Amino acid sequence: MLGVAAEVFAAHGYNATTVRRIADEAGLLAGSLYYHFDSKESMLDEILSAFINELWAGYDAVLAAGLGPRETVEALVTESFREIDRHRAAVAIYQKESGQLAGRPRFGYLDDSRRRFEQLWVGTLERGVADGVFRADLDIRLAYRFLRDTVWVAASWYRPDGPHGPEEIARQFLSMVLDGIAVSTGGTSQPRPR
Amino acid sequence: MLGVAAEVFAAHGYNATTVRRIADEAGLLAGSLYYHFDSKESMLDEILSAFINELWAGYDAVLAAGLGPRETVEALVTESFREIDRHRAAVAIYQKESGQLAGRPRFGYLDDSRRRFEQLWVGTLERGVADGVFRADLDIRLAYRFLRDTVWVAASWYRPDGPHGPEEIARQFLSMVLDGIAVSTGGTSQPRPR
Amino acid sequence: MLGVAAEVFAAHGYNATTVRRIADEAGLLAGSLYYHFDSKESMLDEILSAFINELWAGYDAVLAAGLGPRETVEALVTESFREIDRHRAAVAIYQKESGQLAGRPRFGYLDDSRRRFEQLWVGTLERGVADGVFRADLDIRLAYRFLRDTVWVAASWYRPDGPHGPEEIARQFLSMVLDGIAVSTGGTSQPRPR
Amino acid sequence: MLGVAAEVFAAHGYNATTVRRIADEAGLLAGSLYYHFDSKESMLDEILSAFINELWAGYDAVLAAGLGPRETVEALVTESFREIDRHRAAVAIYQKESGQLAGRPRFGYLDDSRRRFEQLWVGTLERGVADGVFRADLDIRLAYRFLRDTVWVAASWYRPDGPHGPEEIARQFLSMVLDGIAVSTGGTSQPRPR
DNA sequence: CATGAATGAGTGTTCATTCAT
DNA sequence: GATGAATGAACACTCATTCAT
Repeated sequence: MLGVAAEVFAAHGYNATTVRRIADEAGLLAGSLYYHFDSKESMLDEILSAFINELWAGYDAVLAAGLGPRETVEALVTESFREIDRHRAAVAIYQKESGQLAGRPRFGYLDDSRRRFEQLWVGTLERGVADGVFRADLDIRLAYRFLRDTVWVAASWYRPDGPHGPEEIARQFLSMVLDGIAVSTGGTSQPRPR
Repeated sequence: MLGVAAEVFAAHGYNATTVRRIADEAGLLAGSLYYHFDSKESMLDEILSAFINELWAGYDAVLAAGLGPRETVEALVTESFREIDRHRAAVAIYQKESGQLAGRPRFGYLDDSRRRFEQLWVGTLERGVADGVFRADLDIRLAYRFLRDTVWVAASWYRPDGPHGPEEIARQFLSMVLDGIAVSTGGTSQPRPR
Repeated sequence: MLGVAAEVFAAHGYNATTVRRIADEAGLLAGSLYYHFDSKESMLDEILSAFINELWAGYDAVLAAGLGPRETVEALVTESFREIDRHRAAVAIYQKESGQLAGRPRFGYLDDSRRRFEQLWVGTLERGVADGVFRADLDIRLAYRFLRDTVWVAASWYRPDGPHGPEEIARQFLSMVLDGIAVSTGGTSQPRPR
Repeated sequence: MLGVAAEVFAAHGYNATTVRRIADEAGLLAGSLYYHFDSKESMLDEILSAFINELWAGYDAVLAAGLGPRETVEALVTESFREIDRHRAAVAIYQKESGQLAGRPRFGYLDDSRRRFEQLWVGTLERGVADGVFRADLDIRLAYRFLRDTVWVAASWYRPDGPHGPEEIARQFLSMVLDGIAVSTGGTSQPRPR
C-alpha cells in the first residue's frame, strides 16, 4: 500500500496527490487509509525514511570497504543506481519534494542525510584530487553538485523494466563522468576506427 | 508582477503557491490579481512561454552559426546557463512542473519544445560521433539525458549573484562533461592500474 | 463497562467522547463494544435511565414517608446528594447533556422526570409557604430553579473520596438554603455568640 | 456574526455545533466564515474573551467602590446577573465548555479568571465572617461553590425578555442566599402578615 | 467474544475565483 | 485598478458502525 502511495506521489507530486486518489488506486475508500496510516504526511515519511535508511546501509557498506577515491566514486554511483532501481518512486519523490520538506522537524533526517551525503562526496573528491586521480583544476563544489544531481535525476526517467539494468547504467554513466564524452585529444591515443 | 509570481512558484511549487501569497508579495489583495490575469494557470503559462521563447531564440542563433558538433554543444550549454541566469525562476518551475503539465493542451508548447530539444541534442551528438569528436562507445540516448538533466538541474542551486557567472559555470561544466573529472591517463589509451 | 463509559462521558462530554476511547479504557477494541451495546447512544441511555430510576426510587421513598414541607425538602436534598455520591458520573452527564437530549423520543423519560421533579419541588415549596414554614415573599419558580440547579451542579465538583460525605454536604447545603449565609439581623432574634 | 455563533454554541454545545450550521444561521456558506475568522476555535475564543473582559471590568468597578463584605456580595451578584443579561450565550458556553477548555494554552485566561474569581469570593466571604456579617459555622469553600454555581447556572434558564430584569432577579436571589428560604423561627422576629 | 479491516457520512478548513462597490 | 466579501468545490481527516474471520 505504501508502494501504491509512492507511485502516485512520484507521478503527480505530493501536494497534488489526493488521499482519495491513493485510496482509489489501492482499491478502498479514502477514510480506510487512516486505519493504516496516521496521515498523508506519515505515508510520505515512511516512504522517504525507508529509502534513506536503505541508501545509507548501502553507502556504509561501500565506505567500510576502504577503497581508493576513484573506486569509491564508482561504487557509490553504482550503489546509487541500485537504489534508484529499488526505490525509484521514493527517489523521484525525494527529488521533487525535499526542497519543501527541508527544515520541517519531522523530516529532519533528510537534512541530516543531505549533509552526510555532501561530506561523503566532497571528501571523496578532495581525496581523489590529493591522490592525483581527479583533476585538480575543477571547482570541487561544482563537481559535487554536478555528480549529485546527475545521478539522482536519473530516477525521473529510469524504468526498472527498461533495457539496461542499474549496473549497466552506472557503468555508462561513470564512463561519461570520469572520462567525458569527448574523444580524448591527447597525442596519438585512442585511435578509433569507424 | 509576473516576476513575483515566478519567484514564489519556483520557491514553493505551483500547486503549493496560493494566489493570496502572490498577491501579498505583490502588495495587493488576491482578488485584484484577476484584473491583470485570467487565472493562476495563465500566470504559469505566461512565465513558461516567455522563457521557452527566449530559450529558442538563443538556441536558434547558435544553430544559425553552423558550428561543428563540439562547438555546438559548447555554445548550447553556454546559452543554457545564460538562460538559467536570466530566467532562473522559470527554469526551476519548468523543471518541477513540466511533468504534470505534459499533455495539457494549453501547455502543448512544452511538449513541442521538449521534442525539438531532444532532436537538437541527439542530432548534435550523433553528428559528433560520426565526425569522431565524441566517443562512439556511449549510448546516445543516455548521454542526451545525462546532458539535459545536468544542465537544467543547475537552476535549482544557481544564484545570479553567486561567485561564478553563467559563462564560467558553463566552462567548468563543459570541461567535466567533455573531458571527465578523472585525470586523463594519456599515452596509449586508458590503461588503468587500479 | 457502563461505568467506564459513564466516567469518560462525564469527563469529556458525550459528543467529544469517541467509542474508541471508551474501548481503550475498557481494554478492548472499538468494534468489540458493539457485541455488548447497540450503539454509543444506547450506552448513554442505559447510564441515564439507571440513574433516573434509582433517583425516583429514592424520592418515592421520601414521599411515602409523608413528611412536612421543610422535612421533605431536607429529605429530598439529602437523597439527592446521596444519588450524586452513587451516580456522580451519570449526574454530571445528565447536567451537561440533558439540554441536547430533551425532545428526543428515546430519552423521553428525561422530560418526564424533569416534569415530575418540577411538580414535586414546586408543590413542596407551595405547601411550605401555605404552612408558613417558607417565606411567602419569594418567587416560587425562581426558588425552585435556585434549589434545583444548586443541588445538581454539585456533581461537577463532588468527589466521592472527598472530606465530606453526602449527608454532611447536604446538611451544610440545607443550612445555607434554609437560613441563608448572612447573620440574621432581625431584632432581638437569633443572638449568636462569637 | 459572533452573536449568531454564540447563540448556536450555547444552544447545542461547541463540539456539536458545525461550522456549516453557524454559516446557515448567518446566511452564508461555511467557507465564507473563514474570511472573518481563523477557525471555529477562534470564534469561541473571541466570544469568551469578550465576556471575560467585560465581566472583570464590572467586578473591578465593584471592588473599587470599597464596600463592606455584605454589600460587596450584593454588588457582585447584581453585576453577575447584569453580565448574564448582556452575555447570556457566552455565559452558557462558559458554563458548558470551560471544563474541556481548562489547560488549553489559548484559553489560559479562563483559568486565570477562575483563580481571581475564587480569590475574590473566598476573600469576601472570609472578610464577612471576620466582620460578623456572615455566619461563622459554614464551610467557606462550600459556600463559595454554592454561590458561584448558583449565580452562573442561571444563564441556562435566563431569558433577557423575561418578566424580571437582572436587578430584580439579583434581589430575589440575594434574599434567598443571604436570609434563606425558610421563615426565620427566632422569637418574635419577622412577623409576616400574609 | 474479540479482532482487524473497511465503510461512508460528515467535519473543519482551504483556495481559486467572482463581483458589486 | 483595487477592495472586501462571498462562493463552492475540494481536501485531509474523524468516527460510529459493520462484519467476516
